[in-house]
Amino acid sequence: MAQSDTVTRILDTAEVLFAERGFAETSLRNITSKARVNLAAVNYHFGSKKALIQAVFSRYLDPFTQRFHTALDELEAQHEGRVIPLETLLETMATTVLAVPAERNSLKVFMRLLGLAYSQAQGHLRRHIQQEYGDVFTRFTELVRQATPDLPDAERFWRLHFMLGTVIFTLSGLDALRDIAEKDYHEQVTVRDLVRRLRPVVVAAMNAPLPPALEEGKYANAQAS
Amino acid sequence: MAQSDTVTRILDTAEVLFAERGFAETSLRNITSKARVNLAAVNYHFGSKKALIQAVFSRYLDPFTQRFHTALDELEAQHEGRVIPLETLLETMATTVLAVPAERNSLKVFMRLLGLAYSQAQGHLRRHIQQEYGDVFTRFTELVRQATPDLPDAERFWRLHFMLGTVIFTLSGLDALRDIAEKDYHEQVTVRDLVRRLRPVVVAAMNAPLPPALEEGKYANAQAS
Amino acid sequence: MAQSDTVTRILDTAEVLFAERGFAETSLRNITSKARVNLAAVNYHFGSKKALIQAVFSRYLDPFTQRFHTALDELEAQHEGRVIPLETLLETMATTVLAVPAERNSLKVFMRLLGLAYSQAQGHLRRHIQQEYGDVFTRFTELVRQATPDLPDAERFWRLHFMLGTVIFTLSGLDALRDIAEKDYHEQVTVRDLVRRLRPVVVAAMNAPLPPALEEGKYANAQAS
Amino acid sequence: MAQSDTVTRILDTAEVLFAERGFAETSLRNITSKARVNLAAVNYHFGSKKALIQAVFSRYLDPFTQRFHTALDELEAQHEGRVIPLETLLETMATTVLAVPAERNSLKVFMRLLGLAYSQAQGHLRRHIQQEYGDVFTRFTELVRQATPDLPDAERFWRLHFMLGTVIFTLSGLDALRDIAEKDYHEQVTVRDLVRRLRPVVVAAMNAPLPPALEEGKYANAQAS
DNA sequence: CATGAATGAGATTTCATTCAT
DNA sequence: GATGAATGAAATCTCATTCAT
Repeated sequence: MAQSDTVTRILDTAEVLFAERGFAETSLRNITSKARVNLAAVNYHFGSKKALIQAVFSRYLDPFTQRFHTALDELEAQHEGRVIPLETLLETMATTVLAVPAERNSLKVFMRLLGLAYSQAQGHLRRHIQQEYGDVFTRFTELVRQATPDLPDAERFWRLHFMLGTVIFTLSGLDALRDIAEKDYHEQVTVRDLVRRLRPVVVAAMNAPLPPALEEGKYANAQAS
Repeated sequence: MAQSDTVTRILDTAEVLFAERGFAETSLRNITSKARVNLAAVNYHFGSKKALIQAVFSRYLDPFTQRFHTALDELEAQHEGRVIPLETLLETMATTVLAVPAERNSLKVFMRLLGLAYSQAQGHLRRHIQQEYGDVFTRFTELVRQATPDLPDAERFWRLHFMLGTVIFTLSGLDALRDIAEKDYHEQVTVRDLVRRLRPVVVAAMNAPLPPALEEGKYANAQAS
Repeated sequence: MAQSDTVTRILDTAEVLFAERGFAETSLRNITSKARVNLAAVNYHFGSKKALIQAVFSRYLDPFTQRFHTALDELEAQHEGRVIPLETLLETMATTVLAVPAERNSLKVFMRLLGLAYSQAQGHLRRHIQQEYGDVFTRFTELVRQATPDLPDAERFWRLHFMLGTVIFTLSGLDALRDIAEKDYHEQVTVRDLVRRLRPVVVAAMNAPLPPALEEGKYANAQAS
Repeated sequence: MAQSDTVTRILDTAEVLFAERGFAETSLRNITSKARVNLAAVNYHFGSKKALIQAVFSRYLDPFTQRFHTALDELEAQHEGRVIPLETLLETMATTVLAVPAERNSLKVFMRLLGLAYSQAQGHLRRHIQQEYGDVFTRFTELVRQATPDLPDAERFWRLHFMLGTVIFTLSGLDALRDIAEKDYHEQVTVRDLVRRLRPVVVAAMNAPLPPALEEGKYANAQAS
């Protein structure tokens, strides 16, 4: 009880502050004082600030990974070896991402954290994530490959990352963008709203015509539709 | 000359370090020692670390803004009041973005900085950019509006940011992605390559079918195609 | 059993770490984690870090004191009131010192600890040793006095400490010196080797001619031979 | 002036506190508060605690090394290629050691520091000293070799270290020993006193008969007199 | 008998900034 | 116009010890 309480309070506070200000701008003092916990507790329970950062991510990514694997298992079972359509795959991923933090009403925090993981200079974090959670991403990528057999491998790689950028950038900067949108268009934007808007865009982007081929390494307008 | 030299050396060093590690993780000591400049020089010449950060951005954004205005002037002159096609607008923006840091071979740095501006907790920076460079973005947005008359305003707003995310995320994380791409697909990826790949994706995304309306009909302007 | 086990493991680990790094540089965490024992166990079993340090010494000094008293008893019995020669006394001490840690193959550790006791700022330790083990040293000193009747008391005092320094310094720094000796002279040096080398040196030092008296005749008992 | 003042105050305070309590037991806070200097000043001027420790040593060892080289130059000039007697060499060393801290009346501190350098776990310090000041010791050793041609090399090595132990142990523990000596023998012991007492002891030790050879004749160079 | 949790104190180090020159 | 010195604040982390169970 006592332990769980302290550890949980630290994690809850840390994820919010990290999401708000980033890792470097959030001191252990900020976290522990807001969590009303002894300053040394972070080091006692987690060992270091780096380990705390990783723990914050694991609390989201562990259940996500598990659910996503399960969801993909089900999909594969349903399709009995047939190719799973791209839209189904994207839908499944979106659903799983949304499901994880649903109970804690903290999708925004999760997305901010993901964005930070990419943009902030935390090599240890990127390594940790790649190492712990790379498998499920590889599995997903392979299914996408089967769903888009006409796309050259390199093109698919880049388009997936284009879309990753779209999603992470949008969702992690959600607050600022939402403010503007509300001011200018009088919209109350929810995350589900955004997902609804994202779906056709992502599908269209993945299915866009191929770019003109390169001409002997340089650029020509020959097109390989 | 001597002063200009010091200032330039500081800016050159700062932009590289900021791009590599972010703002908080880069200390003035890092900058001044790498630039072989006195520690107090930053505060002497720029007043504060915040002002230095803004100066780094201004060095890119001032010429960009100027060129972009000029380019849009020319476009409008050419089309004599007729609507400028979306692809022309995007092409012009891409060209201008690429032109600015061309001489310094530092597009990657520029993009990293833009990414940081969005993702890091530097309120002062976001305010500074909005205030100084909001005009040209507003002008561009208006031209895009004319080029996509069927797109609801809110939808256009979000799709522009989706694409902004794609571009910034991709170009700012260029090095890491490039490494993977080269390893997996034996491609030598150049920035121009990426732009070539981005063009059809962005166009397709902007022209994607509208999302289905929300059930409750809450938002009048979200209309099915 | 369980308790004895824990206590022994702590002592075994502590003496090694203390000898390697000194007292202040060895934390209770170091000790308990290496001994795979609960962090609180040291305070539980010994009360404090200081008490642990003293316990480490007692484990060596208690049996040493006992054996040395016994050995001196035997010597006195053999000599039936006659003076015991200096070399016999030294030999007996050396034998006893070597005997104590023999079973644990840790003479080096013992000597390092003795050296630390003198050189590190552990007032409590020096007081503890003096108080607990001063008697046997006093007894030995008195026998040495009888064996060297021509030596002024002060001179004897200093020379005994000179030799104490020789022995402790050499044996406590044994590892480093042994490395050098092996590298430069291709010798495999054992402790018994060193004792063999020490014997004639110590005897010669104790029997060295007296130093010249101070000019002012300050000290009557310091007389040239 | 200002700089020299702060740096000097730090060094003066640090050497006293280090000598009294050892390195680990002396915190930078102790030093800076006693020196009435800002806490950050140590890191500003020296970079780290380790560097401060080394600086404290250098302040003694640099002039010592210089003077000792000069003194040996003079000795060699006087003897015009002839062997310099052992006692002259020892006398010269003693004189030089005494001369260095004379002006600062801090021989005791110097000796304590030397003792600490050997006994405390400061690998960096031992490396620093060996690297910076090894040369002069090598030169001295070579002269001692010429002065004691009958001594096997290994024997000379060990005897030199025996004597080093004597000197360092005695002089570094001077305070405690002096207290006892004064109490028991009503002597006012000065450092020069001790040197006077040490001289015949060291000479006798160096000239002691060789130890008996090892039974197995393992070491050819350990030869009975 | 033993331990996991917790804590207050204090360690070293780094920071952006200021100031006298 | 520029800089070396200095500094107050705050960073992370480690420490020996205590306490409830």
